[in-house]
Amino acid sequence: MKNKQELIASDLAQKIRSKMYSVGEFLPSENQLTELYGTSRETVRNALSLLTQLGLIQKIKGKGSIVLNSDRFSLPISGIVSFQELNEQLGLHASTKVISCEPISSIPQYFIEHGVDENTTGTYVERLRTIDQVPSVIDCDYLLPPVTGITKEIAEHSLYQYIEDTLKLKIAYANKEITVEPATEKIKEELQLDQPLVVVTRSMSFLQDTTLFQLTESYHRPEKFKFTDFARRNPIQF
Amino acid sequence: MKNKQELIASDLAQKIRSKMYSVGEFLPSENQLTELYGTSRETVRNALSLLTQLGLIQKIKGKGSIVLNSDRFSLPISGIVSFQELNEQLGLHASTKVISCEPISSIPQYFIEHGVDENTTGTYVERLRTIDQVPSVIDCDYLLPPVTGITKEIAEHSLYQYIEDTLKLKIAYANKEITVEPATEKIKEELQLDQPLVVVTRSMSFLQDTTLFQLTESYHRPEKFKFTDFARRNPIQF
DNA sequence: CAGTGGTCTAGACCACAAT
DNA sequence: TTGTGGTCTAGACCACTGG
Repeated sequence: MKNKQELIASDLAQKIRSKMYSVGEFLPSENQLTELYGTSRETVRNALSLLTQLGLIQKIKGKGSIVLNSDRFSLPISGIVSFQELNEQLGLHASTKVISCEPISSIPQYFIEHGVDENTTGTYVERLRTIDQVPSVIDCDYLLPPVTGITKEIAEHSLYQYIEDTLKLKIAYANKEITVEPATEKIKEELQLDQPLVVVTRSMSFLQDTTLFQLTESYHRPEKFKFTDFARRNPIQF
Repeated sequence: MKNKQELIASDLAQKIRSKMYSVGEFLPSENQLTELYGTSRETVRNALSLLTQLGLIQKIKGKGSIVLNSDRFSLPISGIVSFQELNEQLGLHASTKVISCEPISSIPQYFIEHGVDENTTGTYVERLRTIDQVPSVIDCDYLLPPVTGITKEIAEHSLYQYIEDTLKLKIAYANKEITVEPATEKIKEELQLDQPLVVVTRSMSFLQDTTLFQLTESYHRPEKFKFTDFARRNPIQF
């Protein structure tokens, strides 16, 4: 967090969160913000663009930038956000139990079908997330080099913090998929399911240089699963 | 589709789709694109920014803009895209049967809990989507003014095309939620389900002036449900 | 009409990658 | 060192909103 546009965006986001700017109100105009922050209009516009992508504001031509009703502060799970980050943001009564933390022996068929080399090496981390005393999610992560040096302690805390703060790697983007599938016996047991279906999310995450660094397979107890998303209509079609 | 940045973005997107620029290759540099399109660098950068948000490219400092592996062309369902648009893009063997097209009598509790007036008026449209002869999705839409004049014919074809092309309204953004719930008897029957769970997606869609114009509740046959998403890590935290 | 955001330009300097 | 994208500036004109 160092350049001007991110500083401005963070400052505005904080002021929105703290209700200094409330839902339905307009932010100061771009010209006013330009003076407030002592910068150029384009820089202010870049900052507002970040807030727009996050779904915090909507810009209306001829009027201004209006603060949107973000239930998103209370129940977000879209974007690339780690379980630990969500946990902190939402104040969940959640705990993490590390079940495995060992070298990868093999990777799931799904990822092979999506172009990942079946002999990929790295670290396998399996964790059980318990929310309000209910076993709710099993996260199976395959961390690939350059993500190395993972210990059980790191896996208990936050992989993303380790990757970004300690390894100084820049997480950029991910492809995700959500399906509903019959649970295996192992999953049924670990989640103590009383019916046959489980929600499965699979994702492939990449660094800014497009290096694949993480494969994730998560199994969610259906009645505990909720995915929320903010999406914008894209102006370009193909 | 009229301003320069969208023209450039569309042109590049088309060239990526047609493999003129292949996955893993770099686009021409920003300076080259500036000359190619006879415009300024900032305009080119705005165009590339659109492609970046779509997940078509990744920009790497010091190197260039690389074309990403977009399975997204083959199985996209994120963003705000209508069933009809998906159908056309993917060439699905899908059909739509309009079950209802009438004034709204009441709206689901979920939307009331999310701040929608329970006495809202408008048009209720219920449609059954059949894919490969299997009844797969029930879409229940509540269209609010200024979206009026909906007929069964429009509902059979494309609501979004009607809203954007005929009514000239600008669709901006939506909040979506995905959960898994016990199916009601009515849903079980209409989707011919042989087990008790159904995937439910609920969304509230807005115009550029932040007017709420559409509520949607969709029920998906679990084994036919697949949600795919491209997400970027956001630089700002709160 | 004045004020807003949307688009576009022409430049500048920086950090980074490759040679 | 050269070329790349990242950041930032100062200005211009447009389209839209409101009084």
